[in-house]
Amino acid sequence: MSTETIGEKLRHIRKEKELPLRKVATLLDIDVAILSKMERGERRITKEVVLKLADIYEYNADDLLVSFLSDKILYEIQNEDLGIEALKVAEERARYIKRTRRNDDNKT
Amino acid sequence: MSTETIGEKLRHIRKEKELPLRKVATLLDIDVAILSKMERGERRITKEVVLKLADIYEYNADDLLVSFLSDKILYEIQNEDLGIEALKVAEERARYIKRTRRNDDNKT
DNA sequence: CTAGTTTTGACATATTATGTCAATATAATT
DNA sequence: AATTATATTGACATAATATGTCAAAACTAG
Repeated sequence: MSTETIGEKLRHIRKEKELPLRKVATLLDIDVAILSKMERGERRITKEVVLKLADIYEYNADDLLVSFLSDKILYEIQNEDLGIEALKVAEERARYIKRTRRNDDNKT
Repeated sequence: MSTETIGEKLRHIRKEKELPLRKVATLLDIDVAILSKMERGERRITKEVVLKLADIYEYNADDLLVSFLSDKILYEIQNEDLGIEALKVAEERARYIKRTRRNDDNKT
């Protein structure tokens, strides 16, 4: 089960590929310090970086994106007792929005 | 089903109680402009304000908090295709974290 | 020890959030 | 219609947060 943060995951993948932070940072055209912090959760990772890394590592982009998004979601509910309840409600609402958007398309 | 945003919900409750924005803002000790924007989703609502409003409106605080949190969650996944998938993963991880936290307590 | 790599912290700058206010708009009352 | 109460909008200053850059310090491996 996915218990890692996106940062940890990216670090593991990088180690697998035996790529030094330094090189990857160069490929991304960002400072190595920032990438280091991103992997350790001290700096926010952007969607753009996630996609570029999927490309560099030849790793499934959707998988990384889900990890990236769930990280952001978890950040919002942190230590909230009602977090899980809120996630369920959010999912209901997300499905509703999705359906609605689809219908909106038909109207056009 | 809960399809409203926290702002819309708060507005409905306020209308039910027939309280003017002006009065509620005074009770909250915030500018009426801000409260207006909060109800219409133009300004972020804080947890603190949600709790105070639950008190003022004599409305179930947990219900409002869940609405508040799910709003924040939905904001993070906005138009993402993988949003619902991410929510599922986030829920798994939230449960895992919850379990882990409980075990940590025992260790102390 | 040395070289390569990573981490840390300080700093300047940029971006975003927040509170305050006044002008405008809307609605209700007389 | 004019007055009053209520709500919305936008501009602004300030505060808080995020971001990029850099160099020193800390690790790691040979």
